[in-house]
Amino acid sequence: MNAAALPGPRLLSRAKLPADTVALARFLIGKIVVRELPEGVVSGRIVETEAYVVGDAAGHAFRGVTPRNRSLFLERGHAYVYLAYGISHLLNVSSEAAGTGAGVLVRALEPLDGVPLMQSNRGVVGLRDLARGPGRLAAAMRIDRRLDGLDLCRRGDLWLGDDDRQNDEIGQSVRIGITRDAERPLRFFLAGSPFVSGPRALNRQ
DNA sequence: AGTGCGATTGACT
DNA sequence: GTCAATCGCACTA
Repeated sequence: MNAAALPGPRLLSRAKLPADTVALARFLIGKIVVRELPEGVVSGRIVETEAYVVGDAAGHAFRGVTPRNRSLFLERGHAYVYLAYGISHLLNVSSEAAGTGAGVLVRALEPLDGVPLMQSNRGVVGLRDLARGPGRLAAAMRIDRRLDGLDLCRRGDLWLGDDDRQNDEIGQSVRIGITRDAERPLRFFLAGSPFVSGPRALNRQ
């Protein structure tokens, strides 16, 4: 009831993050995204991710470093935020070693703390749709390019947390909304979670 | 300097 | 199910 009285999530240390992009995408399921806003803290449990691996034609790092994608080349655990379709911001977690361009797209959250604040960020929306989809997630948490390059392994405006909750089964499917390398099963999701985006056919086991 | 295009969403038939 | 919105940026020249 009183969220402020409960112990918040622990900061996820960089040492715990798998260096491998696919392993990181799997690992991040069940972890927590914490957003600190002037009005309060907003957080949610990650229920859906996609890996954009080294040499991936669908990945933004495919053609090397550019002003937009440079955060993908930071050491694992940094934010890569970009604007898609001129409409939606998308949050990624950089992966691999510094200098290697790869990352994990965070596609959906199960809202935890600050639900009213998320609703005010998006316009009032039901709990299930608050952060179901990468653009909605960023809007709910008020994430934009100003957070690009941020270290998610330090407490601050945006960081990754863990509360040791045990994961249910993790499902796997092809990635959503891409045209190149579209057959690779690099999307991961918490099986059975109503907060996962994507067509039902992809969310079956 | 000009052009084309999305790792999406919400509105609409 | 289809489709337009909207803009930063990568690409070409």
